[in-house]
Amino acid sequence: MRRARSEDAKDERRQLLLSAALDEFFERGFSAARIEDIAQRASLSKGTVYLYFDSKEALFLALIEDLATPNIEQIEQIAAAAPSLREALDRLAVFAPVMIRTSNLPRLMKVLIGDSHTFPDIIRDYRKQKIERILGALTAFLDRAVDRGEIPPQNTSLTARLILAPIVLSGMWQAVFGRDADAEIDLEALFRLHTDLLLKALSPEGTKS
Amino acid sequence: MRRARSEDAKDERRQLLLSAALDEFFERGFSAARIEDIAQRASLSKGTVYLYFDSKEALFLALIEDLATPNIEQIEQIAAAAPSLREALDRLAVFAPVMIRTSNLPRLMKVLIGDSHTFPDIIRDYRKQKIERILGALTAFLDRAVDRGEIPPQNTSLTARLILAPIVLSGMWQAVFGRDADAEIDLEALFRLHTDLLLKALSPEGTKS
Amino acid sequence: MRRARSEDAKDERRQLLLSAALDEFFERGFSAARIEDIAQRASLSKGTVYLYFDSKEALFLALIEDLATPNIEQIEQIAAAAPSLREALDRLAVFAPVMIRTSNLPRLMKVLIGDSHTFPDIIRDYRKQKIERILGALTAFLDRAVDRGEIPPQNTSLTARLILAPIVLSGMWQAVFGRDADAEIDLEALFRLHTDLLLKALSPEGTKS
Amino acid sequence: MRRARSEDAKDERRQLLLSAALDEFFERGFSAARIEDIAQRASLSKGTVYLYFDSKEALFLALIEDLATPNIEQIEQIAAAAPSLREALDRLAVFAPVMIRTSNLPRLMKVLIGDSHTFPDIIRDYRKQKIERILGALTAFLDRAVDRGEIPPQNTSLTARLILAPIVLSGMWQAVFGRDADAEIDLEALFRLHTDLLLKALSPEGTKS
DNA sequence: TATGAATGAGTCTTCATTCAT
DNA sequence: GATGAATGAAGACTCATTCAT
Repeated sequence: MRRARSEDAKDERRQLLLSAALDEFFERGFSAARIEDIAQRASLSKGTVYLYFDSKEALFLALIEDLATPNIEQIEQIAAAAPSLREALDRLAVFAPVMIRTSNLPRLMKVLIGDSHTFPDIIRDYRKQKIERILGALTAFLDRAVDRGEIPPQNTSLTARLILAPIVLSGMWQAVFGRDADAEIDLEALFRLHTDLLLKALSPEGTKS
Repeated sequence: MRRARSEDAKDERRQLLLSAALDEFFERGFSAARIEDIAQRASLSKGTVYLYFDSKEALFLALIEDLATPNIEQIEQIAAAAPSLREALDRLAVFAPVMIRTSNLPRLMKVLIGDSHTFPDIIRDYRKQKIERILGALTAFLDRAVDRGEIPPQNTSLTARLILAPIVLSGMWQAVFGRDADAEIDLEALFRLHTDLLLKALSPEGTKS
Repeated sequence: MRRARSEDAKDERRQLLLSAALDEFFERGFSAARIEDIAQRASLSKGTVYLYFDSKEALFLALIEDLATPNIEQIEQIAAAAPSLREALDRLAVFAPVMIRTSNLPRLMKVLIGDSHTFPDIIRDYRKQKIERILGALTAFLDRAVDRGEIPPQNTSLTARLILAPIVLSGMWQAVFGRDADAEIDLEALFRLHTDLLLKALSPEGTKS
Repeated sequence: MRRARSEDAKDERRQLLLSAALDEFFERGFSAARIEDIAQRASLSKGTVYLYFDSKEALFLALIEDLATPNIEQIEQIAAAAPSLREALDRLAVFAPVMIRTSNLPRLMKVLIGDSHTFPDIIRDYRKQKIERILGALTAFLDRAVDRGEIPPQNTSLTARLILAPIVLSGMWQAVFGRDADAEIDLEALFRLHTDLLLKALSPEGTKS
């Protein structure tokens, strides 16, 4: 492999390794993944991995750090920017299938769950700084919707969980069963239905019945 | 440890090992779990494990087999036996928190997800024979509710997924974050809300709006 | 290799490993010695070493501990028990060649010197608890000889060093050049001469000239 | 580091590397010393080392070669040039502390001992060409003293060893324990005493008693 | 010439599995 | 049947050496 002398080339190689690492950690879990396989997947040799990361664990942690942020911010945006609940849910229904099918988030989730007990601190941090933040953003949005009279008063924090559950679980489903063709779900239809049901359930009239 | 001569004593020891195995596989994953630790947890010696199971993998497979069936049948019962949707959802809302907090199912799920790529066949079988069966039972129940005019026609298969998503995800949450006191969820309230929202969303009147 | 089930058999095997370890550490130094070679020398397998010692370093430290004490006490005895300087030196002249040729002390010394900077604490402890003790015993003996009027007053601490120097250095010589036949020294003659010269140098008459 | 084009600049860099190599080999031994650390100590990069030396082993051998000669010749001079035994021993008593404290010889000795079995040929050569030469020079000097009637007839070859033993051993002591402040020896006093005792022991009158 | 990225052979250590006791 | 000592395959990590820049 040609040598990476410039900082840019090194950054690129670092990303290459992180990508290879996600593949291996996703497929085998932290413990069973082999550094040599990660290296090979990046067309590098074992030793080279250690030029970029101090240890297998450091590589894992860098991977979590690297992947955690971007997707999560997108989700937060939707909650922050949407003018109405209907609008927010519509955007979510459009965005979720894309994220599930094309982003690394489902695979990252699978890795985090599988190795949650090996890295308890990481997992706790991840929950607090990423998951709770998203839940919080959605809860705040629902609170505003209540204030606006768009939806009746309720435990918005739990409602937020119910809104996100099918999205997260579909991500997990994709990560775990994605390889089985017969396990495919029509995600667009699923989230359209989810949105429909939620709008009915949350609309003020719906409450009366 | 005294010898287990009778069949009963042997079965008991087998169960002891399976229980210890779940603990270790749950906490470390298949690859990182050590046979010696499993043995120790069962107050047995390393060698004894091999009197009951051919290999670490055989122990893992036996564990999945052993744990998979009971809980799932309970869920199936609810779907089969409930006279009305309201009744079914109410029962689910009562049953789910108990299952999440006291059964082994959440821990089994965590193990299955974490090692899903190490045992792809097991995972596929599990999905087909357990998960799809539950989804199928709930879908059939919903189909009957449509026929009865209790709910409007819809893609019941997707509705079934939406109904189960918060339950399954709460199980995962418990398995992954259960050790963190500050991650606790009021499951009773969550599922009561879930049931409420679903009834509103699925009621025929709700559909008109 | 047959299994060591009893405590005695395990102790024996431990000693076997320590002996093999001395051979390897002596011939290669701590860093270059290979655990597998030590195991092989003891007719055991690599993994077995780790049943008896936690790590290569633990094996090294156990070796030092194990070998340090016995020889040193013998030397101390001579200094403590001899009735006169002549007697003490005579005994030393007889004992030294035996110790140099048959004990492990020269090889231990070579190992300690070679790895002194890898284990600075061990080496400092060894000096304080073993070497300084011997020097102290000999110094005390010389002090008593001064009191008795057997030798003139002098810096007995330095005299002790001068008495021991040829013995220690001959041990080193044996450890380093022992394999070369043409490097052999007539140790008996050397120490007889050493004794003679010392007696002349230290006798009260000798002082007058 | 700027390029060394001239022969002088290259020699200087070579010396810089040899000096850095002694530091590292002294502190870690051949096997544990790292080329990169040697390079860093010389403010050069790893690759540059290989412009000056073919391999780690070649660097080690060059170091031995480079350091061995100078000190040894000085010692030889003393033996060759002194007019009387008293004079020779006096000069030795003055020279030895300086050599021990300021020259590289003690550190070289430590390195040679520590890695003696890794480079048996080097060590044998060193003994034959350096050590035996010094011993030979001192023996020859003593033989001349016998001829002159300055000292009585004796096994001068062994006497030479006894004369040098405290010097060599003090060198070793310095190399091994030099870092411990509480291990310091008053070398001047030690060698003055050594000289005194030797003169008494070797004087013709002393022999009569 | 000088650099340091890349390589892969080598070594410690772990642990599933076997089997003598 | 139960034990735990023994084994050796496997994997993380290091570092001498090479070589593209």
